[in-house]
Amino acid sequence: MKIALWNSRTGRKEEFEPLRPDRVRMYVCGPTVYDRAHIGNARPAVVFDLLFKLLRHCFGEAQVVYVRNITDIDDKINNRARELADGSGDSLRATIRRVTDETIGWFHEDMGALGVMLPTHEPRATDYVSEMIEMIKALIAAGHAYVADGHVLFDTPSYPQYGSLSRRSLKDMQAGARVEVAPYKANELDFVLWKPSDSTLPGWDSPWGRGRPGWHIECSAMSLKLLGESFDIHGGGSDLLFPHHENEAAQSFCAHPDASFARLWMHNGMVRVNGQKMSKSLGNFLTVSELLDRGMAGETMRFILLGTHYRQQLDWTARRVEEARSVLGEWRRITRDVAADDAGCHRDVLDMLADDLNTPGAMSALHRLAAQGCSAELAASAKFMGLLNSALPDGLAGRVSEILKVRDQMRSCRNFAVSDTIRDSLQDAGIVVQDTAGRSKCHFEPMGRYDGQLAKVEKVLEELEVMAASEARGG
RNA sequence: GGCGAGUUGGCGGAAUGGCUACGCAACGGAUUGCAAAUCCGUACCAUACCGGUUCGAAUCCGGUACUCGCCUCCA
Repeated sequence: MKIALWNSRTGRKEEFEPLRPDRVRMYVCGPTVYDRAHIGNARPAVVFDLLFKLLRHCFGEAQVVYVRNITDIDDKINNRARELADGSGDSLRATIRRVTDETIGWFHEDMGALGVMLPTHEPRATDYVSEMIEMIKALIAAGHAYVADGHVLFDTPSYPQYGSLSRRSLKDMQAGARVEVAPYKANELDFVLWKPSDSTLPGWDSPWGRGRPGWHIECSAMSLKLLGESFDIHGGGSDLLFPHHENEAAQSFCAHPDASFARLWMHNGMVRVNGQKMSKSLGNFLTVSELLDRGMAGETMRFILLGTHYRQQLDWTARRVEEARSVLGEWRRITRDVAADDAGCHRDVLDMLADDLNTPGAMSALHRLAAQGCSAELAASAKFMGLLNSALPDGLAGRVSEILKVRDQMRSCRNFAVSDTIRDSLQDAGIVVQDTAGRSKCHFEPMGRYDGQLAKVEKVLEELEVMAASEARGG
């Protein structure tokens, strides 16, 4: 099956063909770990997770290498750790490690709730500092970088193609520059490869003194080590195109002039809230964790994120949440009696995904399967897209069926007051009961965290037992 | 100011020249102990605007308006 992907480097949709037929290599910029991931951070994770799944399907699971890095060297992390370290008595170094480890744990938890698989490799920048130093040395030796005032800077004029990835000219960028240029820069667009650390900040020994790497070189070094000089796909949010990806590409091309670095660049659009980009600095963000706490299922978020084409901006609204919930509830009802593994992903869904991840089109195909009553295909295809996957607490299904048995008895002796109460209580626990001709059926509504669901169900069961006991005594 | 993306019914959102998908929401009826689901029906009579090419345009070309993103840390 052929996959077409939009290449933001060329501005065209291109047929995807890996550089090596036996190996598909993809690098995506991952989180900077200092805080909870918001729904905007989740978008690339979900989008490229779906691409990962599609590539694995097309090229074989073992052939696809997906690297999503973890940026754990960053001044935002240092600042956050400093706030926490003050007064705690811990060293800054220990606090940084604690913050980054904890945030990585949160990230995995939240992405897991969204049905995001772990990538093949998840390198931490702190484990690749020596590779970064090597690359910086090579760039200096090749005349693409210079040392100034304890910093090492990339010399943008030494790379005439600078700007070609984001397709903008140096002149335009200079005209629009809004930021004060550091005095040690020879040219205003030059960017930091290495910067000095004072004794309080984390630092590594280098030929230029104790310091830490700039953000852009982290990705260049990690992709080089894990994927090689040339690889197939580089992804990330559209806000990273400039300067992050432009700089990354410049460094890597200059360090390895004979290689192609990333052939295909993919950028997802931004998530907006009330017409504004969701971002930490604007403070208008919704974290995945917070939404889970409020009872929103991870798959509901995933559904919304995939409901708009990845290159488009996406508006996060209450209305879309309602729609997602309603559709997923419906699909759960339709697929409640089928095993998803019986069928593969439907061809129509795959065709849509293979066309530059046309997820809205794929959703339509899912709706068509639902309308045609192809429940097994719907279950399998939805599962392929990472939907209808939520695991239920152990023992829940058994207890629910016990309750429904009692409820059916109540209904058959027309004790509707009790049977309606049971239905309401179950609904409250995320279990939707529907009465068909003979007996009732139920499906599980997607919920945020399932904590407490089992407890609620057990409470219903308990109340029924108490009631039965008192009736037995009374009778 | 530069660069880029976009504007399709109440909402979301496909479709790159051939009767404008699909979903959500709404309304009426059947059905139901009540709900839900299902079935039947209704309505919203949608391609930002102006011009061009064409037998035929949401789609191609030119222009206008508006929205958003990037140019600064950002997914």
